[in-house]
Formats: sequence, C-alpha cells, structure tokens
Amino acid sequence: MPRVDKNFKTEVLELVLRIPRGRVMTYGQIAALCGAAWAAWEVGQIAHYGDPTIPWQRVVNKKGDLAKGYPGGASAHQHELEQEGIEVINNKVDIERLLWFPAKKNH
DNA sequence: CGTGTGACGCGAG
DNA sequence: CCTCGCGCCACAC
Repeated sequence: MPRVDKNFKTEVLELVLRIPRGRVMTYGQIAALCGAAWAAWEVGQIAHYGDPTIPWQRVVNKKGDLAKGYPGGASAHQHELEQEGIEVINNKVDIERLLWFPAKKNH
C-alpha cells in the first residue's frame, strides 16, 4: 500500500476532519491547502490507504463527482452524503453550493 | 532506472 | 457530451 509524506498526510487528515457535516471539499483544494496543489493524487491515495476513521465521504473531485474507489462504490458514497443532508444529483454534488472553505486554522 | 497506475485537475479538440 | 494528453506525486514491478 502506497505511503505518503507523513507531514502532508497529517495535514490532509486534520483538514478533512474539520469539514463540517453537510459540506464537502475537493481533492485539489485539500492538496492546495496542505501546500501541494499538484498532489491531488496523493490525497486520493491517502483516502484509500489512510485512516478509515476519516469522513472521506465529504471529499469529492472538482466536478462534484463521487469517489470511484469508495468502499461499496459511488452508490455507497452517495448514501453517506445523503445521510448528512447533502443532495446528490446524477452522481454529483452541488460543489458550488456545498464546497467548504476552512475559515481559519491554528496549525 | 524506465514504465504503468491511481478515490485528480485542467486545457484542447 | 466525449476522448486525449500533460501536469505533479508516490509506489509497485
């Protein structure tokens, strides 16, 4: 299983944990906020191989598409999102409306 | 060390 | 709407 830079990984995990219920963030946005705008792939790898206690359902790609590799498939991902009140249309979320930006962080 | 791949992003056609 | 290519990275082979 792929490993990722521990520091980057930690930042990603903490950031994802800060996503409020009912909101989402994109891989690219997360990567950028963690100081690696080009490492959207890394975020995906962390999601797949990283800590399973992280609410990865709140992480989607820039188009609002659901995670292709989500355990149980995109349908499971959609179900998780809908449980939080996130409306999923055509396997996508209203990224424009639900995207969350960290107000500020003491990091 | 070259090549392929991946829960990505974006531009070009 | 679609595919294709390139970008960055880490990792498996």
